[in-house]
Amino acid sequence: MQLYQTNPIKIYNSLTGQKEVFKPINEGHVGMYVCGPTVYSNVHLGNVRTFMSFDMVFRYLKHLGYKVRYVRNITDAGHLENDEDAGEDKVAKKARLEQIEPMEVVQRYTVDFHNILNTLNFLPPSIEPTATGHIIEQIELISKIMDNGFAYEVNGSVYFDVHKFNESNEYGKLSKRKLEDLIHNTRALDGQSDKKNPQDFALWKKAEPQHIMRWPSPWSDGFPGWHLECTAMSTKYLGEQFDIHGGGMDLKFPHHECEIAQNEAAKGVSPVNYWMHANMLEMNGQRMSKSTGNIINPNELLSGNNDKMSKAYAPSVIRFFMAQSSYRSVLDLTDDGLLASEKGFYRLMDGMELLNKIQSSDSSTINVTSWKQKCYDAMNDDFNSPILIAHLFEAVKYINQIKEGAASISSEDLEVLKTTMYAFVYDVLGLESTAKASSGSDRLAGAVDVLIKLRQEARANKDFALSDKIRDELAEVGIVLKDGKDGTTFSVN
RNA sequence: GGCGUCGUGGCCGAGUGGCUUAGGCACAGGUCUGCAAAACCUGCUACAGCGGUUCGAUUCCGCUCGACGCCUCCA
Repeated sequence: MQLYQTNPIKIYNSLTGQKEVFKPINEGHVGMYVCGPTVYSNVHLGNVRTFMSFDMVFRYLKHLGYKVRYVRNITDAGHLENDEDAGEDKVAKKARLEQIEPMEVVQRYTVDFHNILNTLNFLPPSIEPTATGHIIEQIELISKIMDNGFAYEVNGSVYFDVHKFNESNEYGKLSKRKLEDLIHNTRALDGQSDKKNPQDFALWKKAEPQHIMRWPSPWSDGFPGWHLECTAMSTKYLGEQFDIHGGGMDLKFPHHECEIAQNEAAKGVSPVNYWMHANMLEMNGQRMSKSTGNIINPNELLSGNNDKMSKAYAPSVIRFFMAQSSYRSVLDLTDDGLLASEKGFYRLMDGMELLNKIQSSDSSTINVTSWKQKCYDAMNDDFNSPILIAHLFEAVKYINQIKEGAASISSEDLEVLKTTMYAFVYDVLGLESTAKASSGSDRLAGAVDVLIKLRQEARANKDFALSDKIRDELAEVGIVLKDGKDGTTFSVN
C-alpha cells in the first residue's frame, strides 16, 4: 500500500485552467519533464524559483511512493537570440564575445548551475539530457514533421508551418491565443526572412560559414531550433505522451505551444496531460532585469555580497521563503520578507530539535491523526506548501506546549508526529537543519554546556555581572542561550 | 494595441458565497525570569474602486484604476 493510493492529488492544469485530479498514465509511475536552463550565463534567481517549485513537486511525488522519472534538460545549443535569419545562438554568441569555445561556455555555466542547486539542496533529476547530445533524435523528428507535411525547407533551413498546422490542429490552445490574433499583432521585424509566415518557427537553421556550432543534416550543416530539443528528449525518455510538463510562466508562449505543435505534427498526439507553470519572481516589486540593475544572482544572495539585502541568507532560509508562497503566485523578493522568513524558519527548526527531547504521556490532548491528514490535504491540493507550513507551525506550537506541560502526547502519537514532521520538513520541503552544534558537533555542545554550568553557578551566587557576561558574549559569537523550566538550552545561528 | 495572471490587515502570504479574524514577521499587554531572551496566553478583524446577480459577497459577473507576464530572447 503506497501513500498515493490514499492521497489523490489535484494539479492546476494550465491547458484547461482548472485543478484536476492527477491520474498518471501508468499507475504508480510519473513522467515529468521540466525545461532547464540555457547555459550561456550564470543561473538567474528566477530560474531557481521555478526549479525549486518542481523540486518540491518531485519530492512530494516521491514521498507519496510514486516512481518518478524526472527529466530536466540543459539547453546548450539552439536557443536563438531571435528567430530571424540574423538570429544567433545564445551559446555561440557568448563564445564569440569571450573568445572561447562554445563548449567552454556550456561547461562553465553548467557547473555554476549545479553548484547553486546543490547548495540549495536540490535533488538531482533522474535524467539531465543536453540538446547537443540529441542532434540525431532532433533530425529524425524534423524528418517526420516534414513527411507529415507540416514543415518546409528554404535555403538549408527548415521551418514549422504554423498556418498549415492550424488547419487541422489548434495552434495556441495552451496560451489561449488564436492564430488570427497572432497574425494581426505580429510586429514587423527588420531583415528579410526565409519564413513563409512570421508565425513559423525554426526547426533547423543553416549555419553561416563563420558559425562554429554546426552539425551535418540532410538539409545543411547547421543546428537545431530551440523548441525542438524538448520534444525530442521528452519523447526519448518519457514517451510520446507523458504526465507532467513544467516550466516558467514565460515559456508558455511560444516555447511550450511549439512543443505541443511539434509533437502533434510528428506523432498526432498531444504530448502532455498536465501542464504546470511556475510564476515569476520579482525583487522589490519589480521584475528583475539586468538593464535596470534590479537583479541579484543566487551567489550574491547566499554570500550577502550585494547592495540589495541587509545580510547573507542561508540556503534553507531561501527555500523556506519560496515555499511560503504558492508556486502559481508572483513572489516578491525583499529584505523584509527574507528577514521574516528567517525568523520563522529558525522557530520551525527549534521546534524540530525540541521534538527529539519531549516526553510522551498516557494520552494526547491533541489530535495528531487529523493534523497529519491536514498536512497531506494541503500538499494534495496543487502542492499548497504555504498551507502545509501553517500546519507545521501548529505542530511547533503543540511541541512547545508539551514541553511547557500545557499539553500532552501519547507515545504512539509522538511517533506519528515525529515521522510526519521529518517527512515534510526534510524530505518534502528539502529544508536542512542549521543547528549543527547540538547534534553534529559534540565538542561545541560540550564546551557550551560547561559555560552554561558556570553561568548557573554564578546565578546561584547572585553574581549576575558574571552570568550576564557569559550570556552576552556567547550571543556575540552567535550562540543564544534559552532558559527554560528544565534548564538551559542553546541554539547556534 | 491584443492575450493572460493578479490586486487581501503595518509587512509577507493562504483561502472561501453566509464561523473558520489560515500561518509567519512586526507591534501591544500578560505569565515565566534576578533582568532579559526563548516559550506560552491575549489583543491587533483586511480583502483596490464603482456597479450588478443573490436573502447575503472578500469570494460570481461587468466596468474603472493599478501591477506583473506573454505577444521579440527570457524560468
